[in-house]
Amino acid sequence: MGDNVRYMPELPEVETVRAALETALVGHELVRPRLFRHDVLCSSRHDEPIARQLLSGGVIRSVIRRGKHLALVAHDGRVLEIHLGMTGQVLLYPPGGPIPERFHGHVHARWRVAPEGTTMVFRDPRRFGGLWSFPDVASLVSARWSRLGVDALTITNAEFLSAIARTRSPIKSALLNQSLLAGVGNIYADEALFAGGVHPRTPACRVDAVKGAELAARLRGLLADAVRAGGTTLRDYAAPDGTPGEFRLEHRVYGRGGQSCRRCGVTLRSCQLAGRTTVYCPRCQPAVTTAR
DNA sequence: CGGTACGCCTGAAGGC
DNA sequence: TGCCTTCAGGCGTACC
Repeated sequence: MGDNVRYMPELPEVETVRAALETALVGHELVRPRLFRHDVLCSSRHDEPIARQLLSGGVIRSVIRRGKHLALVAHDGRVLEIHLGMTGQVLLYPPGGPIPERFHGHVHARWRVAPEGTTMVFRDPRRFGGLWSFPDVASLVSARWSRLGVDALTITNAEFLSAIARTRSPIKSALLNQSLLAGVGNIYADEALFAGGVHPRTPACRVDAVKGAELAARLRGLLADAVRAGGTTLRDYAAPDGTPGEFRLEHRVYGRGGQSCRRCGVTLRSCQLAGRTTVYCPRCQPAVTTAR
């Protein structure tokens, strides 16, 4: 079957993971952490025992997110940041439950959740993700999150407009720039630009207030829709016995270069921008003309 | 300084 | 049918 989950954690997936971890972990204790690949723990706290860095004995107070960054906060202040990169997963298995075979490989860290004995696993085949340990939230923010812009899911029109006004780079590059706004990856960048009718190469600062507000609204809408539908990947470990029940939001442009536009029928164009494959509709997203 | 290019890494997919 | 190449991309760093 072709139901192998093409896992691509963008903001909606990370938010879905955050919500699931919040439900499973808040008020519960992480015990018996094990690290199978040491280079996955990226923090430079060589003075701290690895078990402590992995929140051993910590009762989870909250699970927070900014953009695509996730963090577990323990009652004693310790923080474990998780970044999923592009193939990272945090999986939860009920005690005694079988682990689906396709999740066996590339497990880099594992915890037990007390008292019920749920197993939590961090796996990441391509290892673009990682774990970072901090003594408190302030350290996390100063070391890692202070460089992130406003979260894209809740960014206001005004915040969005001021973010894109700060750069003359192509609007697509601006959307992908995590320090301007946090959480947008290649998929939602292309989808939002299509929805907003904005050509990806438009200089960001030249997107006017009306178009910019429209783009911001479309982006928030797409992300929110995906969060609502986000059970997608979670469903896999909620029902490990099979039933992939994969629900994928239909992409308008992403991965559809050379195919016809779902809105106007014209052939979608594909190009490289900011090192990323970029797909857009030349008719629905007209290039800005410098004329006049 | 602000932009773009590249490398890290592995699995899927396509060509011959 | 099988091997080999290419591609995917978040993000740090290197470079212009």
